[in-house]
Amino acid sequence: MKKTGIRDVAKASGVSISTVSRAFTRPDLVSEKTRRKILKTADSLDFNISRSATALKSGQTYRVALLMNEEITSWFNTQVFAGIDSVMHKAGYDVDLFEHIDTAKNRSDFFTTLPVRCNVDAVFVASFAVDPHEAKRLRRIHVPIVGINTPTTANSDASISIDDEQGMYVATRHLIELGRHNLAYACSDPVTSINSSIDARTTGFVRACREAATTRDLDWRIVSVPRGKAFADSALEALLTLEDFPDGICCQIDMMAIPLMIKLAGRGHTCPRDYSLVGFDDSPYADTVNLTTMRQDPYLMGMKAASKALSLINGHAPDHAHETVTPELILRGSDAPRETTDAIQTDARPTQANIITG
Amino acid sequence: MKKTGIRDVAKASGVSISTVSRAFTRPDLVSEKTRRKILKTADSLDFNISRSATALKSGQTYRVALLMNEEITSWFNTQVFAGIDSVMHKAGYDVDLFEHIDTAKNRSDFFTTLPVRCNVDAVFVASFAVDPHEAKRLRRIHVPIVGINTPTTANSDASISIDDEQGMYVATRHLIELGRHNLAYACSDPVTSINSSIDARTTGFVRACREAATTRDLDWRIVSVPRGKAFADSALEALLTLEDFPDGICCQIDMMAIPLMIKLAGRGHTCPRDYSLVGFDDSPYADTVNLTTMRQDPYLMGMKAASKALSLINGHAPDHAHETVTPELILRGSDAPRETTDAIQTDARPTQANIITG
DNA sequence: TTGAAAGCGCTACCAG
DNA sequence: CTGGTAGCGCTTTCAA
Repeated sequence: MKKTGIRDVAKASGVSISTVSRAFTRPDLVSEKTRRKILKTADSLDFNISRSATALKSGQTYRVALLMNEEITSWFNTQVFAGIDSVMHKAGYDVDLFEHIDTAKNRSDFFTTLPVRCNVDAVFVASFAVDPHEAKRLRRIHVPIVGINTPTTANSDASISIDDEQGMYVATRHLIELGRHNLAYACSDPVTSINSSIDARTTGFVRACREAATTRDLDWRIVSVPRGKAFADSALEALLTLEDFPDGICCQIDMMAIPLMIKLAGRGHTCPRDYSLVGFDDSPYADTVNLTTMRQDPYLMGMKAASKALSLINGHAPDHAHETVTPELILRGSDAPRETTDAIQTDARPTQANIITG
Repeated sequence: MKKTGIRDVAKASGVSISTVSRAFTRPDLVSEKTRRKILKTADSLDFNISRSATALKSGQTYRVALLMNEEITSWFNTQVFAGIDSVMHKAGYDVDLFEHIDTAKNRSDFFTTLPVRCNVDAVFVASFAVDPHEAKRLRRIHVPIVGINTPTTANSDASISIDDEQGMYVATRHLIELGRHNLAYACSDPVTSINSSIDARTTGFVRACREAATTRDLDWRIVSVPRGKAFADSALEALLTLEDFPDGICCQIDMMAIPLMIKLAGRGHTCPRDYSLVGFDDSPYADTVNLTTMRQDPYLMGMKAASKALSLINGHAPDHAHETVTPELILRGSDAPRETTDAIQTDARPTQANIITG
């Protein structure tokens, strides 16, 4: 059984294929009556315009690539993807995912093979640096590059990035202003091959500490642990090993802060009673555990990146090609001034519920 | 500046376009030498085969659709998507996401518009029931349908589902065997328009309770709360409202269990001292909070669903068209026999870490 | 407002 | 092993 094609519809509605085509893509050029008949016939024949043919004819691919370090399943990457997809999908584009452009091998595979060339209308790069040589290679395929949290603005046509350095600076300042004077920064070892934007957070921490240390007593240290499933446990042990347990901890990401908060409590260090804790991301469960954190909105960043890409594809320069957003300090319950010793309050709200008893 | 096409490459390497084409797609049909020259030329010209043209020619679309209730950003949906994408992407397919096929409106928009018809080679349906009428409509477009956690097997050509009913039955039995006799099941109100597979878990809980209640004293109840951001808080309040606080709580999902565990502790109910708790999913932080839970692996389910789809697309029936997987009880620390009153132990492992002091 | 026809870039059949 | 060529389904210009 052959699939219905545009000419079947044309025949069945007694018009030419040009008219059928127009009925779908330029409704205004077809008389109301004809158009209605065509649409009805098409529907009953289960016909739809072929995207491949349209794409081929148009010279566009209606496809974009999203390059990510690590997996899509991390909170940040999922949000970015969902944000991009929400606008690109609506605009008629598919988004092709390329994960793990992080190891030297995958990276070189990708950039020498360049599977995307001639097959995408734009490429998004999330959370890592494209090196100039790679950028040039990408650029040669005449496709706009838009960066999301790329460490530099240099190798893309547009970008949107969170100010990681400043964000962690603010978080650290917050702890310092609370009177904390023995700080630790818990983070994962940087991936040397990738220059992830997240590493700028360390710089922010260090800057705040150095600055404060000039005018008052301040101890601080960086606790950097190997990546991997047990990274939070590693940090936990490392912190417990310190001769003086810190009275303030900044975490590179909430996924570090949350396990730390929970497990430190099990080891006798309760926050904010014994120390103040601040995270970064405002990712899932940050509110549940009442974590004070720097909020960023990667979904929105994805959407904005997609808009920029769309502009670029259509030949206009985007309004703000390179945009920086500032994360916001969300004050919850994991931080407290030096004196306070309150336990964390979980916020309880009124509720409605069905109770079914057996 | 015109884009390089297959004929530029043909000309530049002194062969015909057929040969160029074959060099890419049927390397074995081209002499080693010729092929190498072509590939080199193509590379230097930044040429690549056009997927749109290939698709058009082949009659396939090299695109599949993934229909989801709710957002892709939930843990389950992300995992499924990532699993599907990992195999489909490798096989040369794009996956198109259609989120929120859950409200009556979105649903009818989708199924009357059917934006996918003629434009995908397969459709995946995740976590909700396609009704027979919709299935027929989908089927008419001659595209295999593969279900993931669909409540029934009837409206798909292949499927892979977790046994939600049995899973929750096992979880509940576990609590009963521990000697718990006052059980609560915490869940979200079902979405009436959607018949999500997750609702079968309730049935499993009820079955275990009814069964046990015939031979011994057992109180049980279902605490069902409205969906939405505050669902765990609603459940919390509802539980605290009960005249006798339960000594065993089953949660529909870990995202219910985890906040409950944390917030109940803040309200004086510590698990497993005061009650036993079991979740469902083994999603992020379940291990961190030491939650006993039923594990499922949606990433793997996605991969398997994708393999089935690939078989179907290529005309072979998949090995097991309809597959059911059984979730696995992961014993951690949130459950205990009636007597025990130990506090939760977080597991601490040895570690290596760099300590950098400022 | 509609129709005829060229051609997007590729693949596959058929010849050589 | 290689080349010529028809045609996949659509859009678009040009004519009517």
